[in-house]
Amino acid sequence: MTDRPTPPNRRPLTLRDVSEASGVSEMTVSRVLRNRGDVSQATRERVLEASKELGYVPNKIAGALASQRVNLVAVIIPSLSNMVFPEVMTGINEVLDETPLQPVVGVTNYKPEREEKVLYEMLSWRPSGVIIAGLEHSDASKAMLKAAGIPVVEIMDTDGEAIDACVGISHRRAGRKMAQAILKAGYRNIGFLGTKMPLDHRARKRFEGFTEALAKEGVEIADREFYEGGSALAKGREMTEAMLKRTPEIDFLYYSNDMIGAGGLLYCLDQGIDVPGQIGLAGFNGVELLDGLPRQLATMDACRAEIGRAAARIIADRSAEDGEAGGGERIELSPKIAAGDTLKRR
Amino acid sequence: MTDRPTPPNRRPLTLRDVSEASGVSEMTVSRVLRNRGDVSQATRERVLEASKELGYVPNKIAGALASQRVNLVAVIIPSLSNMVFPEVMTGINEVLDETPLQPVVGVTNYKPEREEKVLYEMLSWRPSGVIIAGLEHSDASKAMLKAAGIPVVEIMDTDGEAIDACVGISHRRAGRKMAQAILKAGYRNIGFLGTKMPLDHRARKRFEGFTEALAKEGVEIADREFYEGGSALAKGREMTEAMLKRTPEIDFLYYSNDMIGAGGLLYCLDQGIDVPGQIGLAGFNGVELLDGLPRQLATMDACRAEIGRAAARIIADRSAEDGEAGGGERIELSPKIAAGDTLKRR
DNA sequence: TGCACACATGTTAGCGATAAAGTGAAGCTT
DNA sequence: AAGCTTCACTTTATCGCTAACATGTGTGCA
Repeated sequence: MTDRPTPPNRRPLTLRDVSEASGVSEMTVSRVLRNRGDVSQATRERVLEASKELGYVPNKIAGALASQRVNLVAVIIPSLSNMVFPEVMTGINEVLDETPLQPVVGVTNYKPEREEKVLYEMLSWRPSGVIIAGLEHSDASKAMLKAAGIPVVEIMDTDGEAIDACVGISHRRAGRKMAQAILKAGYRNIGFLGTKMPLDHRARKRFEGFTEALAKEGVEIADREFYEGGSALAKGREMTEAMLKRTPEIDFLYYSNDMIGAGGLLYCLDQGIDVPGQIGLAGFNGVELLDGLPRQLATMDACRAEIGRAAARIIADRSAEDGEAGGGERIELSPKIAAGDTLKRR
Repeated sequence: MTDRPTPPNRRPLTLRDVSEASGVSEMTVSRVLRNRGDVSQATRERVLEASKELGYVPNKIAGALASQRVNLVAVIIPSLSNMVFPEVMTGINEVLDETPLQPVVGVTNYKPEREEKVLYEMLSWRPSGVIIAGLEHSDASKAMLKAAGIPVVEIMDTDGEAIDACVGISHRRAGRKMAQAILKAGYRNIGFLGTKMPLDHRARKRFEGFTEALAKEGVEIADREFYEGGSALAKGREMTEAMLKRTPEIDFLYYSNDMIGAGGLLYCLDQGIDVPGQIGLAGFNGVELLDGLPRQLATMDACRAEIGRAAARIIADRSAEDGEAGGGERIELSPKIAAGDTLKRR
């Protein structure tokens, strides 16, 4: 009786402890704990009880090594703070909750070198799949993803070459669509406001699609402004003020995200500007926040939760399928414009 | 030459592959890759090159099992979508980035049974430490945490018994402080608006502290309203409208978070209510969003990033310290009121 | 009675890394 | 020149678990 089995026990518990406590082999304990193979009801109960009594928590590290199976899905996203990725995560969770898989999140802050590091770190845990935002990655990252030999789903964006599967929307098309809607409403002097971040490829693509569609109608961006850091809402205000002062003939403001769009809207309302009569406004994303604004900002839903769900489903299906399969799935969702109250020329 | 070493290789790479490719033992490769022990410059380079060439990614599962060391820190939080936890994460990352430790996030959605499951799952990976939100946990969760034999830091809240270390603010005191400030400003007909969630213990404690401090001055809450789900901004509007209609004599509204507070503020401004003359407003948290509002909402900073930093530092210190040590640290930060523009009786 | 056959359990051999101990050659010391 | 170190590796024995196979044991059927 060197040490009692219950609390003062310091050495971490192993299967052996449970097996000794319940008088069966380690293998049987393992079987019980994983609900696998034939075990009689009697021993099952005995083992379960012993296990609970001791407070045993299986060591997945050993389990994963032995079984060559890791029920983790690496999810690599640029940021948690802008509302869009938490919603993707919700979608992912929704689907994975019904599988043995578990998401593990890594955040890159839009920096390729961090992405590389995070990816390396995650792959070293040999996950069952990777869900990663964007189609743009460093060569090293791409090489790792290809070499990993596991399902890879690139999300959010479909404008480009995917490594394996891909789920998202075409941001270029989204930009075009918005441009068309704005032109159709009769606006002609259009300003663009967005993030400075050269590494936010999706914002860039939206901008490209936007200007392209305008150009097709012979319209050119009247002014543009980019910001970096700080409160997006406040920046939206400031930028809007600056732009309207600099280019008073502006009659429409297209924001690269809803948050700065909301700031702009608040500014316009403060100034007594007639929205959407004098100036129209539109953002991008369809964030929940907009519901509480004094006026509904025009925006475009990016299908975030659905992207998460679809991506998770691909991983789940592929890692369940016994007879291998899948690969190269490509799902392009179509975002819809919500015109709200700020995109209606009288 | 059954299979070429480069891309068409399907079997996952191991140390052995690298060791064969570079002509040294697996052990030496391991040393090189971990920068440990004596290795000559020449072999080091040879190994590194072979490793890169093959695209080898070490298997941490095997490494962790062999070394009994896992450089993961489990971070368990209720939600990602309310702005507060992402900021805590930022603080945690800031500190852990300079250590070999890596955070792994689990989300509980404020449900104790999910907390239990997530915790079990994470502990089964034998992390080096746990950072977990709140002091209220199921008995089973507490038992697991105690039995794990690793540093545990409970964050956000200091009103209660901690299992091990604890970093946060006293929400009860925060509620009291706000009540005192409101009374001092001369308001007497105070309404409270918050979440329905009975499991948000911190909101509850704030409420308790708040009413307690009011009671001490003989003041009672004039009205209260709770919500659930939906856009917080929109809910703030609706609830404010409802309350002001129901209890017109209200002269102050205390919101349990800034988001609904912002909704209330927008509503009041829409209605042409004199803020803070006729009605004063205050929220809680100090979210960045507030900077862009037409008027600065009074609030109280919850020290979120600092909490994250302090918690991470405790874990980092303890898992670095060679001669063991630490345990039971307790850090109570003091939130400060930011009066903004909505808590000034003329 | 004997044999196949499902059930309930036990045994053996790794999984891919690392800790710890071992080895041989060169360099110093006195 | 024997003895002690140091250096630069290699060898061996796990880590805690699971896959795969081996072993009993009672049943049903011919």
